[in-house]
Formats: sequence, C-alpha cells, structure tokens
Amino acid sequence: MDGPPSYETVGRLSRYRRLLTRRVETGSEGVYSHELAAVAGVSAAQVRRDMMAVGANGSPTRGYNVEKLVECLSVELDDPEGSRAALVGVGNLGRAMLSFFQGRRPKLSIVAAFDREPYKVGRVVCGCRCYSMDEMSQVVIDKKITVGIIAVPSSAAQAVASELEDAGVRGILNFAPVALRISPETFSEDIDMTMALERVAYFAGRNS
Amino acid sequence: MDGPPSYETVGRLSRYRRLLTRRVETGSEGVYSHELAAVAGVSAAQVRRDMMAVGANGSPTRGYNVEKLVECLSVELDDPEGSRAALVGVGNLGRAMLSFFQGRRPKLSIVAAFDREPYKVGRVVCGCRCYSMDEMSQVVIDKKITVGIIAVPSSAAQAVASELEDAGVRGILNFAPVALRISPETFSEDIDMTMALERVAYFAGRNS
DNA sequence: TTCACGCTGTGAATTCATACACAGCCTATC
DNA sequence: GATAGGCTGTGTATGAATTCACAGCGTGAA
Ligand SMILES: NC(=O)c1ccc[n+]([C@@H]2O[C@H](COP(=O)([O-])OP(=O)(O)OC[C@H]3O[C@@H](n4cnc5c(N)ncnc54)[C@H](O)[C@@H]3O)[C@@H](O)[C@H]2O)c1
Ligand SMILES: NC(=O)c1ccc[n+]([C@@H]2O[C@H](COP(=O)([O-])OP(=O)(O)OC[C@H]3O[C@@H](n4cnc5c(N)ncnc54)[C@H](O)[C@@H]3O)[C@@H](O)[C@H]2O)c1
Repeated sequence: MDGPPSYETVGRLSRYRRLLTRRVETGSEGVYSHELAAVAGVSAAQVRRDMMAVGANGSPTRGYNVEKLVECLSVELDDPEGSRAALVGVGNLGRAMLSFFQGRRPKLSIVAAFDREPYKVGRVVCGCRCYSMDEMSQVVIDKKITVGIIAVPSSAAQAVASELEDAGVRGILNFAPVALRISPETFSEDIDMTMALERVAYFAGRNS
Repeated sequence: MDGPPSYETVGRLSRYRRLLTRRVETGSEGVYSHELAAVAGVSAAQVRRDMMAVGANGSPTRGYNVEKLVECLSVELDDPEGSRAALVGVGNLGRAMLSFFQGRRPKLSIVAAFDREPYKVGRVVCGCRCYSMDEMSQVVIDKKITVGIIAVPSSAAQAVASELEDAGVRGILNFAPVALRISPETFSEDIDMTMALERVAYFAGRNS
C-alpha cells in the first residue's frame, strides 16, 4: 500500500493538520492514533494507514510527535513555492470564500478574483482585486496561479472552466452543479451544496 | 442490489432530477441512460443501476420517459409534506445559502435563521427571519423543521449541533470543519471547503 | 532483570461502489 | 414475417477503501 496518497487520504491529511495545529498550541507533545481518530471522526487504523502514506512514524509509547507530524503533513500537502488560487464569480458565495480565505494560510491563498460585471471589475473585495475576464490569461501567468474556483451560475460554468484551463490552471474547485468537460490533465472537484442539502433532507426524513 | 438507495445513489438522484428538469423544459420526451450519463458525468451502467433503485423503468427503444422519471425521482427524494430547514449562523456563508435557496424549491426551503448576535436577531435576510438562539426549540416545533444547517465558526459548531438535536432536528448539514458528536439517529453531512481547496491545490501541483 | 501493557505498523479480510458484459426485448425496416 | 440494431436490466467481476487482527517493540513497574 505504498505510492502517492489517494484522493481520500489527501482530504484526511488536510483535516489532520488543521486539528493538530490547534493541538500544538495547547502544548501537547505526542498524539496517539486513537486520539487523532476521535477528533477527526475516523478509525484509529485509518489514521495509522494515512500516517504510513506520508512516511510519518510514531513510537508505541509516545504516539506521534505533534510538531513533527504537522511538519510532515505540510511537506506532503504544501507546494514548496506555495499555491495561488483565482476565484471566478464574485457573487454571494464568492465573497464568502474571499473573506474566509484571506490571510489564512501562507502557502495557499486567493490572489485574484474575476467577474464579468463591469461594475465589479477594479474593486477590491476582502483585499483581493477583481479583474475582468479578458485579463485572466495574463493575470494567471503573472501571479503564477494554479488553482481556479468556479462560483458563477451553472450556465456559465463550462465556459469559465475552459477559460481557466486555457489560461494554464491545473486544478478547479467547482461550486456549480454541472459536470465539467475538462482535460484529464486538470484535476477538478465539485462541491454541490444543493445535492448535499437534498441528501440530508432525504435521510433526515428516513431516520424520523 | 435492492433495498433503499445508498448515500451515493441519493446524491446522484438529486443531480439527475435537476438535469432532467432542465431537459423537460426543452420538450424532450425520452432520455437514454448514456445521454443522462453524459450530462451527469457518470457511466451509463451507473445510471441504469440508479434507475433500478427507484423502480423506474425505460423502454429499450424510447429510453426513459423524462416526465415520468422526474415524477419518480421526486416521489423518492421529496417528503410528501415537504422538508423545512433552519440555518444557524448568519455570516458570509449563511447569507449566501439564504439568498440561494429562497423560493427555489417548494418541497425544501430554509424557513428560519438563527444567530447569537443581538443585532442580527429580528432582521429579515432574503425573506427569512433571524431568531435568537433561545427561540430555537420553539421555532423548530412551530415550523416543523427537520433539517439544520450549521454555518457558525468551528468553535461553536458542536454546541449548535447539540442544540439542534435537542430541538428535534434529525438531519444536519455542517460547514464547520469539525467532526460532530451526535446521536446515530441523526444524519449528518459535512462540507469542508478548506479541505476541498487544499486537495485541489495538492493534485493541481501533482498534475503539473 | 523480568514482565506485562498498550501502541504502532501492516498483511489479510471485508465491504462497498463502480464497471463490464450480455441476455432479452422492442421497434423499425425490408 | 423475418431480421438486424440498439438499449434496458442485471449477474458478475473488478477495484478501491476501510477495517480487522496480530506480531513486534519500547517503556515503566515490580
Ligand atoms: N449558497 C449558495 O450560494 C449556493 C448554493 C448551492 C449552489 N451554489 C452555486 O454556486 C454558484 C455561485 O452561487 P452564488 O450564490 O454566489 O451566485 P451569484 O449569482 O450570487 O454570483 C454569481 C457571480 O458570477 C458572476 N458571473 C456570471 N456569469 C459570469 C461569467 N460568464 N463570467 C464571470 N462571472 C460571471 C456574476 O456577475 C455574479 O457576481 C452557482 O453555480 C450556484 O449554483 C451556490
Ligand atoms: N468560504 C467560507 O465562508 C468558508 C470556507 C470554509 C469553511 N467555512 C466554514 O463555515 C462556517 C461559517 O463561515 P462564515 O465565513 O460564514 O463565518 P462568519 O464569521 O462570517 O459567520 C459566522 C456567523 O455565526 C454566528 N455565530 C457565532 N457563534 C455563534 C453561536 N454560538 N451561535 C449562533 N451563531 C453564532 C456569528 O454571529 C456569525 O454571524 C465556519 O465554520 C467556517 O469554518 C466557511
């Protein structure tokens, strides 16, 4: 079970790091797989498997060293040069994203926003400048942007995805409820909030 | 492979319905599994399996009747009396949710908002009244609310989840990046946007 | 020094979702 | 009426992710 961490593993690694970052502030030295498992909401065996995937090793008596582990996870997760993201669609959701991610993580930040509405272009939202769509390819190159976030209406999502790809972006986080047709070179992940809410309503009714 | 639709299947059913709703407006009579599969971004076999799960059947020559199918999916997905949701945390993300879901679907709507900030209580945001946290148990009963949406900071998420459960909610959509400890009676789904963005950045770098 | 405990690391088993592959069928066509 | 084509419905296979289960080990106690 070696090789690069899988899709699911990478997601959990991200969560582990966030939880451990909190814990390091409380001054804990070590953490056991079952402790991390409890706060992360997974099994202890799962945690140990994930640790194997990043080559972290713990001691049977002290568990995993928290600081070492955060460092190890960061080496795996963060690009050494950092990653920069562009947000397309400065609407309600887009503004929420901008406000949330501004200045949160040095290695991963939203450095540009795009919108087609002329009255939004040129404005600075949450410390992030909004550009016109025409400027995308230039801005993506200048700012070394590798990630795009699509927060436009679903009717515009496919066009935006293609523009992002053409500009050189290699990862897309898509909030629009459409299946994007993109090159297999480009990684994409969809977050469909409507689907999620409908699913919760479905199973809430079933568990009544 | 009978029995109730699985977690993943329910999610796809929701997506199918949305896609088919658009299609019915264009006047299409029937749809083949491979057509629906293409727009949904899944395989044709997957579509047919999902159709089996809801007991929908198509004809080898005409495919599935679109109107019948939407009806069939709605019978499966929608509670006959409708589902009503409460949003907790009228911040950036909460307001985006409110504006997006207002008046969108008759069988699933956000009918109340809650926040602890006194200056938000009593205001109407996107047609939805904001209540104080003290009013939760009463409002949940009065409005027959079965679903809760958690959009508060992660430090407050567990407390809010417990309050929602105590009030009688049986399904929770959680945006805070913490694993909720809730009764197994209650269904919960997490949407962790930070994790999703970190994952996209990770695989974007890898596919460079 | 010896022993017992509890955790790590990991092969094996299990579970679950998805994809394959084809029998059966309906329709259109000749 | 016979035939060919293409799609549905589904048993089976494949593949991936998770869990089980335990050997190995370091530590602290007796
Ligand atoms: N809670 C939510 O907000 C929510 C929930 C579920 C799904 N979504 C999805 O997220 C996406 C965004 O939702 P929202 O609520 O922020 O929408 P919104 O209407 O508030 O914002 C959309 C923004 O995109 C811009 N835009 C439109 N077409 C564009 C184009 N071709 N190029 C560039 N910019 C363009 C608009 O000017 C606007 O600023 C939608 O696809 C929606 O389906 C949102
Ligand atoms: N793009 C985003 O907005 C984004 C991205 C990733 C994660 N999240 C998560 O979503 C959640 C909400 O994010 P946000 O950006 O909307 O935050 P926000 O700070 O804009 O809003 C939080 C709201 O919750 C209210 N609140 C705080 N404590 C409360 C309590 N105990 N009871 C009731 N209300 C309370 C606050 O008054 C505020 O209105 C957070 O957990 C965050 O981690 C958001």
